[in-house]
Amino acid sequence: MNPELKHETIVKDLTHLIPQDAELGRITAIFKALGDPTRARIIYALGVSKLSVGELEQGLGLTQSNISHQLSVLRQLKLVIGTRSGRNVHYQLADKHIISIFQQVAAHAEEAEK
Amino acid sequence: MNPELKHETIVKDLTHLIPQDAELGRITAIFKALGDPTRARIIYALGVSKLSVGELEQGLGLTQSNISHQLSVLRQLKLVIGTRSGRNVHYQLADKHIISIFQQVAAHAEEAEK
DNA sequence: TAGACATATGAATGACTGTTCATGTGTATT
DNA sequence: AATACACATGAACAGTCATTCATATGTCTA
Repeated sequence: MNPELKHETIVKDLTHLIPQDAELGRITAIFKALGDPTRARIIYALGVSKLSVGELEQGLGLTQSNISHQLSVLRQLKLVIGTRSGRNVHYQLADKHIISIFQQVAAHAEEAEK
Repeated sequence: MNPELKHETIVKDLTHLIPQDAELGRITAIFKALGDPTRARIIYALGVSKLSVGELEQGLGLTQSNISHQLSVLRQLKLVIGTRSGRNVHYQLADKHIISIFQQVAAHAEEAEK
């Protein structure tokens, strides 16, 4: 089989070889959510411990409204889960996976920094 | 040791338990870059094969200018590497790691979709 | 039930970003 | 050397988004 021809075929069929709009949209939405420093800090914080909104507010030095808004984004993407306990809502990461994603990206960032 | 007290300590020291601005900025910049559908498609395409700008243009159905701009972003973050060969510049992923990051995020997206 | 506390939501706005159009730079061909 | 080809870059515009301010919802206590 001719490798030149094969490569040409790849180029022509590229759109069929990569995720379609729907799936791509879900994936990029997650990346976009993690691409904001405020939301990333919330994720890191929840990676350390389950925390209430008030604790995040105090611990990260952000306004309550801001934190609630960002938590809303993270909730919709099912990156975090909030469970109410009395007046408080305790948030936790939806999945341990999330931390390892950050670790991989952090590793790449370190590598790229050299 | 009192767990209540320990948790309180965590909240107080939260900023020391998570990445500082500089590192956080590098990490979120990568997430942000991958959070755009156009750039994500380019990454996926380069995950299939090393490709020139013209091939990306043809294969993905985007304008040359747009692709060059997005490649510029990905280059600065060292996510892709371009090597000139005559008039063409062939791009490839800087690191196989990148694909596995996408796989993990895709896995989470699938999981969250149920 | 009234008031306080904890969190969520809506609207508004200033800043940022993706895309396009125009042009510039580098390389091969004739 | 002149032209054509491949890619990069700059400016500008439209759309998006993070944050703030104001207000609403839910829950406990007195």
